[in-house]
Amino acid sequence: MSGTNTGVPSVLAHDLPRPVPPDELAACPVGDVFRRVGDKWSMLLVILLGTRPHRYNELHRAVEGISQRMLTRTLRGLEADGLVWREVHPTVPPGVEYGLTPLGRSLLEPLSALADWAVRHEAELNKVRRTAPNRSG
Amino acid sequence: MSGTNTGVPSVLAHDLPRPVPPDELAACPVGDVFRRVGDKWSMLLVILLGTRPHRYNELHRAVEGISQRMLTRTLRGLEADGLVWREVHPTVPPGVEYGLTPLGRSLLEPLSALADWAVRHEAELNKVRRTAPNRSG
DNA sequence: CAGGATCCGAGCGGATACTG
DNA sequence: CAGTATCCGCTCGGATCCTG
Repeated sequence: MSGTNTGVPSVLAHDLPRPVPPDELAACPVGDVFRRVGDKWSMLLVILLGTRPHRYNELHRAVEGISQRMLTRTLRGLEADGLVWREVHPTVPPGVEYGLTPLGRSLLEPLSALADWAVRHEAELNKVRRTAPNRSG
Repeated sequence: MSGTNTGVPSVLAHDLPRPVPPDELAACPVGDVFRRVGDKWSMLLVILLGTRPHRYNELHRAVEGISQRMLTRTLRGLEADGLVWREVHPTVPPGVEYGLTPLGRSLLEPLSALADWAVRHEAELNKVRRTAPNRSG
């Protein structure tokens, strides 16, 4: 997709003749978006909600490792970004459903590319991790 | 790319007949990879290094906003993951170059998809942000 | 030039207890 | 069931000073 020009100034000209404008890169919204969906749980929830709408506790069980606090916070954040919708059914006991908005579903595609990369190179990453001396400063 | 099966169990079966195994999702390495390259600067550096190798201060100026500490730490992390190589030229004053490994360059592709999405939907995200009442708990 | 060392505030994120 | 409220440790990440 690096070859398809959409009219928007592409941030990734690595295989294009253009020698890249660094200012354009530094000011690009890539960082912002990553700060929003790049946290510990957001993309996991987006991926999970991408399969079908889920109830609150359904998500809680599915991710299993996330705390109630973080699940709520993350869902609220995704909702505020317009990536996730929230529907309350006024029943007893109450039922709340979460799902992806069209915007969220559009995010699912590039996210899937990254997820696929992660799965494919998982072993490779872990191997290098152990090999390299971890002298973190 | 959601339709292409690579032999690896796909985490994203949202448009596939398979109703998704949630255990597989929770245990998938997507979260791990995001924890590694999903921080504030990693993907920005990967994108920047994807254009051509850079010197240390060159990166420092290009990103401009990153501190020395974080630049070094992030580069070390990417190096430990095998995404970035580091080459020291024993000159005076010393010159250190950073660049993408083949693994890092392979990451550039899915990253570009996400970056493109970010650029395309930047306005949309910001609009929703202001519209929605921010009741974060 | 390319970092290392140290200090520090801010926020993430988990645990627990409580509620409509 | 679907949250809210509070406490708390931990890490992220910036600022500053120092070095080979």
